[in-house]
Amino acid sequence: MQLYKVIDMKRKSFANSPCSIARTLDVLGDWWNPLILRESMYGIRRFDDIQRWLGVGRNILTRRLNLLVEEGFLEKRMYQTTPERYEYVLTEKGYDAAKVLAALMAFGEKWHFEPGLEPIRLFDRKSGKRVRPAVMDSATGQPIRTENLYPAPGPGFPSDEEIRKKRFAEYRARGGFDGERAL
Amino acid sequence: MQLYKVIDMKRKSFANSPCSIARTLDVLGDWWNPLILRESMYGIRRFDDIQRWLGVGRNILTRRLNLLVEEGFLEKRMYQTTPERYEYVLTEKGYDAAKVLAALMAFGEKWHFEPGLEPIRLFDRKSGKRVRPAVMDSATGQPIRTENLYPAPGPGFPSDEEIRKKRFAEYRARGGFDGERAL
DNA sequence: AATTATTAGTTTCATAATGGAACTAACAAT
DNA sequence: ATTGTTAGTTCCATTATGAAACTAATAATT
Repeated sequence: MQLYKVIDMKRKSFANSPCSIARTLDVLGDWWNPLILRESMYGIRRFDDIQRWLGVGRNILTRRLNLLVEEGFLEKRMYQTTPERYEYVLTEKGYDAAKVLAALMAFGEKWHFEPGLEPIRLFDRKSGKRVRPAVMDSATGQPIRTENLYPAPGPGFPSDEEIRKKRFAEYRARGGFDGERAL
Repeated sequence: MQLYKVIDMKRKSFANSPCSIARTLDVLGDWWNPLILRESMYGIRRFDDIQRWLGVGRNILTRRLNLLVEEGFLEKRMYQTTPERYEYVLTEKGYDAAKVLAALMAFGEKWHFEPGLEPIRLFDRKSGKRVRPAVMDSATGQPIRTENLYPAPGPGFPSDEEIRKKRFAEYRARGGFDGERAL
């Protein structure tokens, strides 16, 4: 499968590290793309608006918008003719990616702002109630504690990656937090 | 508050767009840092290991590790003397950031792999049960639907940003998904 | 004693990406 | 006829990246 565009030919392909995180970062692993999606999430749709709010260079913005459209995060939609004008709106995939942004926002509030002094709050359009995004285990409904997790190869893990599998097993045995825990 | 390092002087400061997402992206808004944290989450701790698994250049890795330590995501810990050798382990903040990676992983599985063919699965160290990360509303326990959210200025929103506030209000009135919805 | 291996980097240099500013195109409004 | 709006493109100086070689400190091997 072709994962990386010609434009990004220089970057590593991570073919030997098959990972949902890496594949997503292929698009979102930069400074601007997540911020452009943030603007989209906030209802900003037009080139000049995005450019002004973010302060991104217009040439850079052009490239990024094209990539985000290509990758299915945004849809380029004509909103007027004569002259033709386009705006960029989130697709279903884009709204899904915005959930990750919501998780990022929760992280940022906790670690980069004083408690209770967050700059932006999210509300539900129907109920009007405040929404507090958190990464949780959808199986149990409990908040996730990453220090208690270990990874294991899934069905899509490449069969030739035995070394990596061994690593996972080692890690599982060693314990997550500081390696002093026996198991 | 000084948000941006000298090394990143060239990048925009986003002082006029105060945002938990942007502040976090100041560190994580690149290709390598999230992947380094991913390795840390998988129990990889040493320079050469991280370098080999990721294929990142050693010079780049040095800079990134220093930044991640500076920003409190990783702790540089001596694991032997003569010669002195260090490893990099996640801090509490780093484990918290790993939750965002878990959300990213869930996104990537959904959009970049065939259903049921995810390369990596996460399990709970105690129960041994599979963990399925999702971004949920910790208030209601329901999965988040970003198309139903609108942003509003919080207590930390700068008072001189009236234009942006107006934008939020407009967006709230306009409706989220496609702008055709009245309210 | 001399050579090779391990670990954690640093240095150098060609190539690619970024930011800033100016410029273009197609129309609308005054 | 001039100015304004929107969505870009072009040019160029500065910065970051990737690849490979090199360094340093020590351990292990021949």
